[in-house]
Amino acid sequence: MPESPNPLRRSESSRRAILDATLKLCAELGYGRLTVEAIAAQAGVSKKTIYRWWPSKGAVVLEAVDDMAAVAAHPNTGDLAADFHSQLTTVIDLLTPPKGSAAVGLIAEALQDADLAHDLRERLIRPRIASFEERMRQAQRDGQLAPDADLDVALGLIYGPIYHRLIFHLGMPDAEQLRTLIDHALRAFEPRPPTQ
Amino acid sequence: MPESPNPLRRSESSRRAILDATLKLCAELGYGRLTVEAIAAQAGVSKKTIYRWWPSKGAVVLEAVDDMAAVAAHPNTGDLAADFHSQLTTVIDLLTPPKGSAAVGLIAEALQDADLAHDLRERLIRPRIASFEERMRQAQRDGQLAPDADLDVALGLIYGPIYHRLIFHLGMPDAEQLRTLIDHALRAFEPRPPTQ
Amino acid sequence: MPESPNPLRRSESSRRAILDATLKLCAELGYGRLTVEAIAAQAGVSKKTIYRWWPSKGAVVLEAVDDMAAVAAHPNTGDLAADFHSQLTTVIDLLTPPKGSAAVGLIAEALQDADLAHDLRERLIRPRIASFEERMRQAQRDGQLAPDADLDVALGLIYGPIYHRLIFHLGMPDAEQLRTLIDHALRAFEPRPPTQ
Amino acid sequence: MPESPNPLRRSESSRRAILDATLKLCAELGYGRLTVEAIAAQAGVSKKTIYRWWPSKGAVVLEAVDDMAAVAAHPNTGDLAADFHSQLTTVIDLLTPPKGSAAVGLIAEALQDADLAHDLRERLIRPRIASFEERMRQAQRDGQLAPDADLDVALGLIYGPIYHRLIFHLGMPDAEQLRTLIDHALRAFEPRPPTQ
DNA sequence: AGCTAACCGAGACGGTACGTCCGGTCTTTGT
DNA sequence: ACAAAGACCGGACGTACCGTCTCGGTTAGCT
Repeated sequence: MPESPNPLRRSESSRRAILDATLKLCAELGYGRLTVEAIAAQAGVSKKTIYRWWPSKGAVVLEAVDDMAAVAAHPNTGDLAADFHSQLTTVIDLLTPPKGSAAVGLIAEALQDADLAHDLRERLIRPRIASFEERMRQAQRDGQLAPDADLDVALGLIYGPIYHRLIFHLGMPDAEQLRTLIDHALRAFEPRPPTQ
Repeated sequence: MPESPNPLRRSESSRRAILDATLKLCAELGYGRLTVEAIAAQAGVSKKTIYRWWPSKGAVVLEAVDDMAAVAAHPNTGDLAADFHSQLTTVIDLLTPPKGSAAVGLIAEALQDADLAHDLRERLIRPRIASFEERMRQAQRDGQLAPDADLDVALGLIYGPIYHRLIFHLGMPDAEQLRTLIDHALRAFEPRPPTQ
Repeated sequence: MPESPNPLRRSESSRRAILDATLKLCAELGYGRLTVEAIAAQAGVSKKTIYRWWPSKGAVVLEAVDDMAAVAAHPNTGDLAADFHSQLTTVIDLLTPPKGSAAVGLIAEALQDADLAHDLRERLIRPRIASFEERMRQAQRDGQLAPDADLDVALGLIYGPIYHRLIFHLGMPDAEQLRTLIDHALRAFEPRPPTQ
Repeated sequence: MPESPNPLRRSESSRRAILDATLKLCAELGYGRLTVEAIAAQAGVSKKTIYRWWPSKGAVVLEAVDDMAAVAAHPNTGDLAADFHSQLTTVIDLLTPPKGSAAVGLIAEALQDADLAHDLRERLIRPRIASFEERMRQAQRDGQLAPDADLDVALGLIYGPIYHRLIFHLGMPDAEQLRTLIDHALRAFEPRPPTQ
């Protein structure tokens, strides 16, 4: 997010007010009905100040969401399936209304806006993928996972089903279904005895 | 899609012109810059006529996409992995610009519009899921798949990774990566010798 | 005032509401604080509708003033000086607050906007000059004025002092001063006995 | 023009830069498109510095114009009509683009801003009226003018026509027309033999 | 000669209005 | 009688300036 004006002189209080107003209104109205005007009014800030620091509504929401959901590292209790279960439960919560309004709106917007998509990937997703991979490598060291498991593929198998259901409105899995999903996904990466 | 006016008196030529204009403009401008006004102008039709038969831009695009992409049954050559490879290649093409513009836009819009989401699922997705399940049951009969395989889970494992990559702009897999994805997904459903 | 959209389909009620709102707000706020937004809000009209038919705030005010002050022909009682006195009294009233707000604002704006200046001259001023000249020619026929009097010059001598005072805020003349002004101006055009 | 800050510490170089930038930009853009921001940028000065010393754009332009056009006394060659002709030629030049941009803009602004109007009258106009009256009294002493001529009326008759034409965009007089105007105006004040 | 108050540049800020775009509704007109 | 054409209200857009307000840094003039 390149900033032409001098970031040193930026008003932190305005920034906070904007991000807070954004999350509040997004929860109230939904991402689609959220407007830059409403954010400015709610935050007691001029529209110019928003446009000075962010290129679009999506960018503001991205920062607000990022700001809210600081990177929560994947838990590591030693039980890989249980750890994913709790991690995915958190993710599903973030994608479910009312809290999900911001994140889902962001995903929708990024599908249509390449710049926002770039920022979404680099600022929100990459760090979480890194956290995922770290946990997976730990599992490999623990012998719970094949040492040559392809982590890119694993990422898709574990998280993909959630987003597939989100996208086509097939309903989020309940705890039991989630367990089944994880079991199946991990099955593809079980350590195997050397095939003779 | 409830239609208040008498559908019998509907002008088929207007309908065709609208759907054709929609696809043309969507490819040219992208879904986001597509407007109802532009569709009306391009189709030589009054805006009123569009709003008479469709509730929103998304509904028009949905019908246009549905109209274009008739349900193609999953291929059945006897080689399950190869069949999915060709099927998924088609799906990826439909999600990749320029052709992907309409479908991806539709997905984005549906994330924010419950009515459109409903129609998208029921008109576009359900029949394709049915086709998927049919192919899977065939594979079960062929002994390539565990007879008790959970097809809902399988759907997520096979299609999920594609949409996960779409959503977070992680890049569509090439042919080789696609093969690896399918192999891993199917591995979870291999018929197993009865565990003693 | 060229109108691109089809004037036949124009809503007369909107036009009236806009012109009425313009005069009302201009009297209340003064021309300078009058805004297109406020006119639209007061008239219950979309800003687009204003911009569809007028190029600028000034053009709206011009039409409103023109609409209000239909051409009042110069009175003709037979007494030229008295007729001018009553005519100029009317003009001075139109240039004095609160009623004068619109006209003076218009004059100020036209000084900076060539297009508006053109319309102001052609639509408001020219017909009134014509009326002036008609009255003067009558006076010539009546022998109250030199038959070769230059009417352009007379126009400036009679009306100029008023606007000179307006422009430099020297105060409008009272009835007595006005009489003196007119007497002096007309003195330059008295019929003269052939100088021997 | 009340100045709260200490005028002794005022930076003369900033003042000069501001007035120079004002005249330059006013000629380039016209008074209407001139902005305080642009003046500040062009002068390499902070907006604050402008607002510290002047209450408005108009006040800056007034000072710039005043600064430029020092009061030139009415010429006195002995030929009253010729003297006015040369004086009015200068005035007309000051009211004609490009040079006229500042003065005309100032007049326009003052029509809407009472404070500016006050300053315009007192700083620019009054001294010039005084100069006019001085020349007129000289003419009275010379016997070219009725000794009881009303100089207020004379001022209006001589200068009014110019401003009347300016205001309604009737075109500035050429040299010949100007001569005619002056002749007619002065005719009202010719010394007359005592009417019997 | 050093201190300190002020003016200075820079420019971010809350605002207001701009003129445009498009959504969705309603009206007119011609066939 | 219908549907094209398109005017209409509404509301958000992103921009331009306004006039105010910190900031450090410099500078002038009084200790």
